[in-house]
Amino acid sequence: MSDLRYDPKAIEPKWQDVWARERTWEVSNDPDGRDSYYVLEMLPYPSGEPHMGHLKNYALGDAVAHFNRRVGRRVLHPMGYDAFGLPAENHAIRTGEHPRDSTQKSIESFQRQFRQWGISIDWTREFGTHEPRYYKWTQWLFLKLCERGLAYRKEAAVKWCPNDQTVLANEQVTAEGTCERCGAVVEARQLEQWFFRITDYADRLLDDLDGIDWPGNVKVMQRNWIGRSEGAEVTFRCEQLGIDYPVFTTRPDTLFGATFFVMAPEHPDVMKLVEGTDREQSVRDYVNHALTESNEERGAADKPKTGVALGRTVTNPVNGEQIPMYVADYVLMEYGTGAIMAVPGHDERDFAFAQAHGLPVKRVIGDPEGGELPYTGDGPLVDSHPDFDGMGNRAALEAIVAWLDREGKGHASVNYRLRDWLVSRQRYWGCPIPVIHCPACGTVPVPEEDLPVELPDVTDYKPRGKSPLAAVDDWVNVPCPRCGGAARRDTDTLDTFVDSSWYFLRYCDANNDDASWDRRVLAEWMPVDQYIGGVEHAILHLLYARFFTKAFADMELLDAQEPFQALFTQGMITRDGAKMSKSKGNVISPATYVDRYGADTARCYILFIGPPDQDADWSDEGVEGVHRFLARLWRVGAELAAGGAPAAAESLDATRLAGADLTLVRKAHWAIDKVTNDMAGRFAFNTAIAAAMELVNEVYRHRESAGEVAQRFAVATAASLVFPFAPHVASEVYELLTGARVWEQPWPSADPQLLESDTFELVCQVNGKVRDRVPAPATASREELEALARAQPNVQAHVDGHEVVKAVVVPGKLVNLVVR
RNA sequence: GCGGGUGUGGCGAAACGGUAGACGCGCCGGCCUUAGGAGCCGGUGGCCAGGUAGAGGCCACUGUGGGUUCGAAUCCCUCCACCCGCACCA
Repeated sequence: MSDLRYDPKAIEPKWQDVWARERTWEVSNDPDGRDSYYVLEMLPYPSGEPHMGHLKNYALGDAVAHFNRRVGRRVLHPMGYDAFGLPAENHAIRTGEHPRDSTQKSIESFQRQFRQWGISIDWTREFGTHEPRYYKWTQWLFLKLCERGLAYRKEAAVKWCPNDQTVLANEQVTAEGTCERCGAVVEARQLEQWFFRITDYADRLLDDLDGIDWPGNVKVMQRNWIGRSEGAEVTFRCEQLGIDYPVFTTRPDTLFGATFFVMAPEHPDVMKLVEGTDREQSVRDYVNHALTESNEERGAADKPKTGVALGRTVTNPVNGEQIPMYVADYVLMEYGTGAIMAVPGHDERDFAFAQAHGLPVKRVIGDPEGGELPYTGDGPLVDSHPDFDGMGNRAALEAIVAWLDREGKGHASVNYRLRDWLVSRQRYWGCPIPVIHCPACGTVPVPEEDLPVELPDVTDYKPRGKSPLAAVDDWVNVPCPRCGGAARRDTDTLDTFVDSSWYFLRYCDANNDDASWDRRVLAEWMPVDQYIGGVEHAILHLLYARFFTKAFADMELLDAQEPFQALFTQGMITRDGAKMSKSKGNVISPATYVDRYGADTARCYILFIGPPDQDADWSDEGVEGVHRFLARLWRVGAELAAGGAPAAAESLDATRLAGADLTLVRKAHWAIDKVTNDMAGRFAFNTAIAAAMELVNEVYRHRESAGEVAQRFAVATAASLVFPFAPHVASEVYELLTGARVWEQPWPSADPQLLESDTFELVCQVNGKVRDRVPAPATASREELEALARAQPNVQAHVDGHEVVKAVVVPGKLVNLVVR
C-alpha cells in the first residue's frame, strides 16, 4: 500500500515559503482586542554556527509562541544578535578580518538556520546590537543614566584581565579569581573607570524577586550575589593617632567580647599606623606578600590564619577596653570597611586567629547546651554590661545598637556584597562611550543630536592596555561640545552586557527612529511573559537587565518594574554524558540532523528527549524514533487524503459514535486534554509529544475497524496538537485532510463528555494488593462497586477465611478490602 | 561547611497519596518482501502453571533504613551517592 514516503526536504521549504511570503508571524503594535503575549529566548551571540543549545532554546520558545497564538493571544516573538564582543575581536587580531565582517557572516548563518528550523519569528524587528541604529540608543540610555547619576566615573582598584587586556566587572571574575571568559588569572589595577550605580537598587533587586515566577535556584543565586546583611557600623578609635575606624558587624550583641581588631592588607592606613615603628618592616613584608597572592590562594577557607600585630590599639566603644590591632589577609578590603572587630568567642574565623596568635577568648553569650567556644548560636548575654546581661542576644542586639546610636558610637547599618557595575572596556569591538573629555570642562556628554558616536574602522586591533580606538587620532580629537576647545573622546567601549540589558525593550519598538522606544508600545508588551535561556546567565545578564528595567522605570521611560515575569532555564544537551566541546571531540551540529531528518524531527526530538529543564544526552537512535513517529503521522494522513475528498474534521456527532470510531475519537479528546495541560500548565513537552504518539498509534490500531471520518478526525487532531513542535509536517498533514491551515485554527478543546467513558476498569485490592480488575459502570454507587469487587473470584480467594474490617472505595478508581 | 536539586527496567523517561514503568530507544518473534538497515503486528522483571483454554496465578521491584496511611516513587525522619550554587562576606 505504501510507496508513500515522508519527505521533509519537500515539505519544509514549502511551508517556510508560505510563512515568509505571507509574513505570517509578524505582529503589529496596535492592540486588536486579543491579549498580548511576549515570549523571548535569550538572544544568541553570533559566532560560527548555531549549536544544539540554540536548537533547544528556540524549539522551546517556538512551541510556547505557537501554542499561545492558537489559544487566541497576540504573540510577540522576535530575534536579534548580541553582536559585539571579544571572540570576534580576538579573531580580528589573529586574522585581520574586520569583526563586522566575521560577525555578519555568522549572523547570516544563524538567519539561514533559524529559517530552516521554521522558527516563527517576526523578522521585521530583527537587529544586531552592533548596528549604529541600535547602539545609538545604547548610547542615549547611557547618557540618561549619567543625567540621573546612575553612571559615574571613579578611580578604584579594579579587576584587570592581562590576557584580554581589559578591566572586568566583578560578576565577570570567577570565584577562583580568573577571567570568566578566558580563564586567565585576574590582576588588580588602580584605574579611573565608568560604573553603573546598581548598588542603589540592591534592595529592590532583592525584594522584587518575590513577585516573579523564576526558578528557585536562580533567585537564590541572585540573593547570594546581592548579599544583603543587616547589622551595625561601630566606631573604634585609635587614640595614638587620633583616627576613627568604623567597622561593620552583624553581631553588635557580641561587642563586649571583642578582644582584638583586624585590618585588611589593602587598607590604606595600615602602613601609616606602623610608619617609623619597629613593626614597620614586618608589616610591610606581610602586606607585600598578601598582595601578591592570588584570590584563590588567599581565599581558601581552611588556610591557616596569618597576620601580624601593628603595635597599636583601638578603644572598644562599649567598655573603653584597649584592644590590639592586627593586619591579616582573612579580612577583605572589598567588604564592609576593610576592618573588623574580632570576637573569637563567637566567631570561628576570629577564634582560629586568636588560637594562632595567643589572643584572649572571651565568652559573652551563654550556651544553653553548655558547649565550648567558639559558640555562634543564640543565648543570654553574660559578662557584658549590667544593662544587657541576662537579655537574650537577639533582643540585646537591638538594645545595644540603640544605645550606640544615642552615644554617637555607631548606628544600624546594612551591607551588601554587590558592587557597582564596572562598564568600561579597553577594547575595540563594542559600543563607544558617548563622552568627551575636555581639559577645561571635564567630562562632557556628546550632545543627543550627534548620536550615535560611530565606531571608527581601525587597522590594528591589538589591545595595548588601551582600546585600539585611542590610536585613531582624527576620531579621538574633537572640539569640546561645551567650550569648543580641544578635547578627546572617551576611547573605551561599553561592556557587551550593557547591549544585552535592554534589547528586549527595543524589540517592542525596533524600528522607532525617533526614540529608544515609545512608552505606550512598551506598555503593550512588557514585561516579557516568558523568558527562556540557559542558567549560566543567572547572575550577570539577568541581574543587569533587572537593574536597567528598574532604572528606566524610575526615569518614567517605561512602566514595568521587572523585565521577565517568568523565566525558564533549560538544561544542557550533552553527548556521551559530557558537555560538548571541541577538545572532547564530541560536538554534533543541529545542521547534520536537520539535513538528514528535517527540522521537524530535530526540534521534536530535542523536546521529546526528557524534561526540558534537565540536562539530556543526545542519542542518534532516539532521533530515529521521533522521525518514525512523524513519518507515521504523515503517511496515515497521506493515505487517508488519497482515499477521498477532504472531510470537515470537527463535525463528529459524539452521541452517534460507537465501537472503534468512539474509541478513536475518545483517544483524540484524551490527547487534546493531555497536550493542552502539558503545554499550558508546565513545560512538559516530552509528555505532550508522547500523548500525540499514543493517538497516532491508536489510529494505526484501528485502521481496519474504524471509519474514514473518525480516522481523519483523529489524524487531523494529532497534526493540530503536534504543530507547536513540528510545524511543517503538521501543516502538511492538516492541509491534506482538511484543506485548511492549521495555524489559523484555534487550539482544539476537549469535549468533557468524550473524556469520560461510561465504564472504567475497577481495580480490586485486598490489603492494598491488586487481586483483580473488572469493568464497572461509571455511574455505580460505592456500595455497588464494593459488591462488584467482592464478587470477583480472585478477590474471594483472598478474602475467604478472613474478616473484612474495612472497605475503601474510590469511585472511578478502585476498591480496597482490608482483611484480618 | 551552608543552601538547593537528583536518584525508578538494558537505556532516555512516565506516574493529582490509588493498577509503577505511559511514550520512545534497544532487543526477540511474526507478517510482507527477490531483498530489507523500509513498513505493519506482537512480545520484552522473576517464578509457577497451561496442549486446543473464557488463561491465568504468585512474588519481587522506584539509592539505604525506618515512620505515617486502608494504600507511599509520591508525605515525614536517618543515612548513602552524584550534580549545581555559595563559601574567611565580619
